[in-house]
Amino acid sequence: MKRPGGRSARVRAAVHGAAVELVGEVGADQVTLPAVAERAGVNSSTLYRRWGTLAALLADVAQHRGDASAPPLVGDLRTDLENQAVWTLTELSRPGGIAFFRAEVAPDVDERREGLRECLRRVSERFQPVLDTARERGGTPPPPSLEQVLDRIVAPLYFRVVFSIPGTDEAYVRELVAGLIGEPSVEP
Amino acid sequence: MKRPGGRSARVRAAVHGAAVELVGEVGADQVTLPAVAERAGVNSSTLYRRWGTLAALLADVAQHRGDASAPPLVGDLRTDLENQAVWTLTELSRPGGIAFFRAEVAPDVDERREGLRECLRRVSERFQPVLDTARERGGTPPPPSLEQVLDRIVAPLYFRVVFSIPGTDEAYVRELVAGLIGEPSVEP
DNA sequence: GCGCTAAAGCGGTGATCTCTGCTTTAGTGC
DNA sequence: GCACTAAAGCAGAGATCACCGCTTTAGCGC
Repeated sequence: MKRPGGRSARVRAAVHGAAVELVGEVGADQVTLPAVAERAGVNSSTLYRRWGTLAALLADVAQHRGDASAPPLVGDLRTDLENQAVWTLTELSRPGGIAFFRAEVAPDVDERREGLRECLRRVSERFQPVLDTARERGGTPPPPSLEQVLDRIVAPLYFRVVFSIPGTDEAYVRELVAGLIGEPSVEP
Repeated sequence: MKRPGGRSARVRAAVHGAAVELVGEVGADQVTLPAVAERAGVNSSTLYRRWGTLAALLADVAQHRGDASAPPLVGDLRTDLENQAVWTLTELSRPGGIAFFRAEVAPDVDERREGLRECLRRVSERFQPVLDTARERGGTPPPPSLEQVLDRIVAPLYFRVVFSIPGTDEAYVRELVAGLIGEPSVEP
């Protein structure tokens, strides 16, 4: 991208916004590049040249969604796990959240691994610092591994959001965390 | 379906086979009804009349995949959980397995709930009998709830297959089961 | 066998998507 | 400011898809 300023940035923002709107309104399956272009007030040839395919566009949007909105770390393992998990759940539950997840995960066969790695990497990067911080503090017992966090917290959240299982809320997130690192100790 | 015999059944089988092949070859996103029709040696108008949309066809295929191939119950909680989980993993890992899962889960907004319910129902029906049998036998401790099985076993499997996380194999399934109902007791 | 009709085949049509050469606009460096 | 050129707009061609009236085939009941 040799000229990222002014107009390109505006077009990019308009297209991203239009894509989010349309996916939320009619579903990712019904969205087409010309439709996004019209909504964004941009010529469709621009979309074909810059992104090429709908999958690439949605993956691009997904990668820049929710940037800089993640909650800060406070230094307590339980609190941080809960916060990050709740944020993950919130992002997934946003209109089109799952659609963008799918778009990023599923695109054309050749790029597929790339989108997968990227998506998993972003998830991991949200939880790894939490575990690192806890390990440095050296509390007992030692914090779980990243793999355990993915299996016990992230995977159930994704599964439950995908299948629209009721009761998947903040309280449930706390249950998942408690199931992994133990109930909060109410010391006498 | 008032006339399920001969020709209709042949067309159905040919179309299902062609759909599986194409999804495995080029991915569910690239498949179109005319393409399936050509591969199956069937006129495309037949597909439009019988299934209407690609999503409906793939969902139909997904529903009849792996029928009657599920492993039988032996009556032991651990063994049955492991067997069903391994079978689930195997089905998901088949070529296009995830694609069909996605097709069933993701179609048009209005029908989406239906596909979701159906998919979740089939998963549940595989594990519920295992838990029921164990509960009747009244072993100690009591078997986990279906919700726990979904969270602790099924969700991680789906998550790991979707993200192509290495090491997701039969041994790992046993670890998941052990993590849920405890390690196998090696009595003295 | 024989008729009945469900279901498949066969065009054809309009709509939409995808892509491309050329023109126009507007950032960027000097 | 001014020239340069990256990037967007425009318009149109070709391909494909989604769909539909009509014809033909072949299960199914008698």
